[in-house]
Amino acid sequence: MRIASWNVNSLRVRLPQLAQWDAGARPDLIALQEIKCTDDQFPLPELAALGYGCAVAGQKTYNGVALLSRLGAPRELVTDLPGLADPQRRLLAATVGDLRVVDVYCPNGQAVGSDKYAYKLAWFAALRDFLAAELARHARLVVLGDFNVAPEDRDVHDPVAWAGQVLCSGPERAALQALFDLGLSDCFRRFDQPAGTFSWWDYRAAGFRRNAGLRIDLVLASPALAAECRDCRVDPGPRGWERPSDHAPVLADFDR
DNA sequence: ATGGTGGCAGAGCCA
Repeated sequence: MRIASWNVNSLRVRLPQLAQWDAGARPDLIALQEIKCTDDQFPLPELAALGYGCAVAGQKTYNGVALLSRLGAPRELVTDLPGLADPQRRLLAATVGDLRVVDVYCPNGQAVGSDKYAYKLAWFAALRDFLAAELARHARLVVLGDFNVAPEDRDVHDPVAWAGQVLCSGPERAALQALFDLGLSDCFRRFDQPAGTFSWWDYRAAGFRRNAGLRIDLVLASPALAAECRDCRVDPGPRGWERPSDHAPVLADFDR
């Protein structure tokens, strides 16, 4: 089984890139973030033609997440974090076969100390509690998406410049660590990886050309699922294509 | 370089 995550920064704009990438990578399941469309704008026929059954949590203009499955239609959908009244569509949990999938587009946080930063930390706290309950019910669970946190300094192109900044600050890393403390592991770090592997590069200042990036797109697995993980990598290819997303897709392969 | 680029929507927000 191959699982992928990709922040596409507008699905309607990126549909050609998604189709091209899908033809080569052939994942069984894709978690998309920042689809930036409503449910009725979602390109369901085009994705069905690629062989995907879909679940969508859409929103006008901002955010929005979706799951694409070649393993049967996603079922038992959850789109709201318990205890958090939030109109923003950033979460989509679903069951595919005997796998529980949680697709997340975690808040960016804008700047340390801002209102959006406080919202980010509150969102992570609600996510932690939700995942604790999900883990109690599902042995094989994957949480994947754009976490908007670089876990460690080695996930940052210039750790000195980014020290304490949003996406790298101590409270954000602690919020991510709280997910790891549930027993979830970062599949990427279960394998030897090249230094300077990132998943997001700013459109500005030629970030990709300089490899001035961060690794903020993650695949986290429960203990039983992590034991089945055989590889995890970033595919930077699509980031170099015409009219790219600012994120690259992340892939993980499992025994079954 | 306190900028830069990109998406949405049609000016400013968000990233």
